[in-house]
Amino acid sequence: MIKIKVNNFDLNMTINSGQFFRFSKESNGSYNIILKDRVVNVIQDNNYIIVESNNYDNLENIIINFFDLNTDYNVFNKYILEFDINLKDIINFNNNFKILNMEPFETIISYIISQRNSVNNITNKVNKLSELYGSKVIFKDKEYYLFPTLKQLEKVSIEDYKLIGLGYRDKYIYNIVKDINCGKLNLNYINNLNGKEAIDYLKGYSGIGLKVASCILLFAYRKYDVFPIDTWIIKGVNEIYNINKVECIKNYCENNINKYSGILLQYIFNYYRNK
DNA sequence: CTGCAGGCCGGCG
DNA sequence: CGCCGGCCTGCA
Repeated sequence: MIKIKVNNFDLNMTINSGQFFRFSKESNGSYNIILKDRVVNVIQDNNYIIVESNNYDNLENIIINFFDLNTDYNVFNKYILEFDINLKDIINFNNNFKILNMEPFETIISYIISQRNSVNNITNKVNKLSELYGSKVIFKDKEYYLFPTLKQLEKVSIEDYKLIGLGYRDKYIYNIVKDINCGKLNLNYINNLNGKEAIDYLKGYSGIGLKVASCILLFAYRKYDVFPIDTWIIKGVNEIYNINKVECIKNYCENNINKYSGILLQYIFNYYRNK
């Protein structure tokens, strides 16, 4: 096992914030988390997290990157408070929260599945997809399945997806896998785009709308100026600013909170979802 | 049995 | 452009 010192980090809150679907909680309070190429078990002990894995190669860096532990969130918090001091309670509530750094391909497929779906159902479908097409990993005598790679999904047909019960989303996933494979959709290219450009780029693909594109960019590309707007956000922003239309929230964020609007909206999401 | 869940597409005005 | 009906599936 390895031990990593952490500051302003709450494992429990961060992993349960609804960004990520591939984890389970153990009876001792630790989490089994399925990352791109390995399974890890993480438990927090005050200012430390203790990590075990089936693969210790570069593990510390992978964990630091996944939990975004090297990013100074005080910069964001200060910026947001300068914008509006009334957000103090929400900032304090989220003081130990991080935005995860997820795998782009997994995030794209998972969030396409997420549309008009419940969290439980999303988790089940993503797990089933992984069991059918992902690589098996043994960790502490238990079997886990990694999220499938692009190559592993290459030959999967729409009919195959139907067996998982993905509903009308099956054709979206089929086409996106095909587009990435043939180079029409370039996942690395997104790094060169700013938030707005990246949203337009992703929205060009069937099955990715504003909400899904925003989640992909915030959770897998660190584009902090994009902001997923869902029912919790609408409720929260309505209570704070008395704005209740998606388009108005979008304009407000773009014109006011600007470069860290994604962070603030995620804070608002947590605050109202946990209240 | 209905209603709905962390939206998106496509057709229409 | 904005608006709105329809949509797969699982579960309460």
